[in-house]
Amino acid sequence: MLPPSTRRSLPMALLRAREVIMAHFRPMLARHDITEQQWRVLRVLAETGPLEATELANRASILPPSLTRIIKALDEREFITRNKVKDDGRRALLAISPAGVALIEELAPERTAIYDAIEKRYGAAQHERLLDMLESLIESESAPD
Amino acid sequence: MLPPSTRRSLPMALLRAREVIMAHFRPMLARHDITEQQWRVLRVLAETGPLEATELANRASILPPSLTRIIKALDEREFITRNKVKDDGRRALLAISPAGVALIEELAPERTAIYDAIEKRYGAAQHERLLDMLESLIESESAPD
DNA sequence: AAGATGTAATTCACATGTTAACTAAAAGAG
DNA sequence: CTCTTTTAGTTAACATGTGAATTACATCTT
Repeated sequence: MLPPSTRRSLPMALLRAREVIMAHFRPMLARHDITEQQWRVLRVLAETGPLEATELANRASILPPSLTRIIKALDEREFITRNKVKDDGRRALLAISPAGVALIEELAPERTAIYDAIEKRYGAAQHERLLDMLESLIESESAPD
Repeated sequence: MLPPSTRRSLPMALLRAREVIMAHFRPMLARHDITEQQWRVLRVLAETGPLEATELANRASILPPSLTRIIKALDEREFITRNKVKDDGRRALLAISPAGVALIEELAPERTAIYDAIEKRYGAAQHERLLDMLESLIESESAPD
């Protein structure tokens, strides 16, 4: 097997694909002075409810050092709250605040419209298939060995 | 259309997929004290021949400010050379050096083995289909309206 | 209870991502 | 030929990615 050229390698294709998709969302995020990762953290908390940092990091695919900084920023802007867990001084429960929920809800319509436009251009069926294939790839590669 | 949950959104799936793939390559890159992006730049130069910075940035999917820093690092380690373009004082031709070629060639076998293992787990046909679908997505979304 | 081990989170150091501003050089308009 | 505009590349400022070291706390062991 020849090594793939940079024109057809999986990591490059995944990177570029993510770039063209995120390009549609960046103007919206910039208007609200929030980063892509901060937005991801808020959405996970809004969907899932209060979480501890480790679980939040996993669900948002953010590394612990980054999450520490993001949590600090979101806390200072009062988009989230932190409550220490009783019986374990290390952990804290992170929850989205009403202001955070308001932000998510304010962005929701535009977010939906952007996804709809993508589905329209790419095809809803294709979109579903691509998600399935990506999940399958993640599954096949994240299992040990 | 409901907005996708974080568990099934295209940007998250692309991010996670890229993570699980790159996890296989990071130990190799770390052993040779080279970053993922530096490696990408070297591969593009090795495959394509000398390029100017803008073209190189496009092909490697790296933004100009990052490329400036990466080029500086690769130049200091003498993995690449820079030659000013005659008749245009702004541009410079960037080329991989013999040491750079040697590095790429040293990594090639392991790189191939890693890709083979991925194809074996995920399926070669699936792999090809996924690449096709990603290219199609990139095409459909990068065209201006 | 004291020490060893393990775990959650943070901090550190450095590289890259991202946007905006800036510099230098080239190309175009008058 | 001078002024304006465009283009290539860099610099600046701040946020995140990444791996290693560190801190604070829990748990285990004896």
